[in-house]
Amino acid sequence: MSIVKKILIADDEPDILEIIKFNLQAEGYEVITAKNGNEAIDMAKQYQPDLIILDIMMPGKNGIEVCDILRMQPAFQETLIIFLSALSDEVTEIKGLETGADDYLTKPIKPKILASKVNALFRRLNKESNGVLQYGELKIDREKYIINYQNEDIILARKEFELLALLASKPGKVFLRNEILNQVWGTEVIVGDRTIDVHIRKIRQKLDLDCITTVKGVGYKFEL
Amino acid sequence: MSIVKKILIADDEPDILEIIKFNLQAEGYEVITAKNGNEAIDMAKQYQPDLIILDIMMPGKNGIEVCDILRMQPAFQETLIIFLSALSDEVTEIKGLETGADDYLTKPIKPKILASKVNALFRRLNKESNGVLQYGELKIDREKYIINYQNEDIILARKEFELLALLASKPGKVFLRNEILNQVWGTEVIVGDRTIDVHIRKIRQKLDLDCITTVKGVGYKFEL
DNA sequence: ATATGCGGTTAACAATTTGATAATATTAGA
DNA sequence: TCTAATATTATCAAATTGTTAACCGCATAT
Repeated sequence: MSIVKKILIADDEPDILEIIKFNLQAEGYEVITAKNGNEAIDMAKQYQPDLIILDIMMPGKNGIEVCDILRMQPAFQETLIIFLSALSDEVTEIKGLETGADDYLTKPIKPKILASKVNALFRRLNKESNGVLQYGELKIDREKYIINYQNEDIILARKEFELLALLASKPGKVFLRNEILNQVWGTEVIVGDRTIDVHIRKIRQKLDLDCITTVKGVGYKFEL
Repeated sequence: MSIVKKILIADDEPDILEIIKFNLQAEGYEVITAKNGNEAIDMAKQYQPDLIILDIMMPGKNGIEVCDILRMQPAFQETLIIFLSALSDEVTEIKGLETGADDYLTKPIKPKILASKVNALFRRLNKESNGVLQYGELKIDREKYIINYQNEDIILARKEFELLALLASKPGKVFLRNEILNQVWGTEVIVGDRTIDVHIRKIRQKLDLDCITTVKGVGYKFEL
């Protein structure tokens, strides 16, 4: 998932589209829009958004149909989906949620509240606890930039630290080299092939602890 | 997380407590209740619920205070929290969501909708932790790139892993050699006839488990 | 101003692993 | 039985990663 989250909004009312777009952009999201159901599906496939906001009533395919279609494809099984609806019909709302949506908002939309809900959903999805990670005798303090192992502080350089902190943020998960580059170096910077390896090497050396495993052809993972 | 999800409800109105409790139990959840903020904190610590539903206005500590206190503790950083409120005050709602709640519902509560929202939250939570396929004693963890059989980790090379993961994604389905080539090798790459066989062979060898069946003249399928 | 050290990157090469192939054996099914 | 399809095995080239040393830029100390 990209660092700047992409949101796709689909609604046939241009005014609503604009209001929502404006407010979400103000929150720092990248916003793309669609005017109807079919367009929404096309845009979704093209841009792979992190969140899709679907109006229920749209010409062509309605929101629930769009949700159904997208959810059937592996690429959109994890994508966040929020429904918007003019009708506060209980049955429709329940049906919407059971179709696989993550939330259901009734119009009139209050932009600030929508933004809060969007933030809440992304917060939950990232579940990045910004504090101290601790695994056994190893402590990683992401605020103070300090590693502590067996009660000894270990100094890592910034890139080394960020790399370790990233891997340790989800123990066991294999991070692809691409993911690592995006998260630690950013999408703009381009560095050579061996850069990651060299940093990994330094971490392994300084920590003198076998906690980073290579998964050849895939990436690296942290585990004790 | 336990298989039966535990939900803690905190509200000072006994009627509401009962209605919600009844409906969530009907959905198969285990429900515990608290009559005020302090009780909610105690119960949360004691029972470690998966979801906490907090009324905002309660005697003693109000819902937002409770949420704040719980969120400060590591044990409750991941716990789902929903606020209930009689006031549909926009400012309070935004504040509630930013305190770290996952949803905010205004009274009057519609029990069915609450249940749907609860289901949606748990559905989302499960999706996240699940890149894992499990069949009996065999686990295939796509995120960790690990096969686990009878509590032993088995390391497969990338192609082997992807091949097994593909077959196991639809147990019983026979995958044509062509399908396999397209999914695992991609449409560009062209490899010889025996390549798939050799990989299948290696998987069978490493797993020491008869889970891949040859369908002569057609393809391969996964089944236990 | 000059020297020193650190962080970050790269290049070059070594070490390792993977994946494809060829050659041969075996099997399932007509 | 006979044949096409698959299994098996060893081998080798290619891909990937590990390791080391060198380089550059920057900050800080001399």
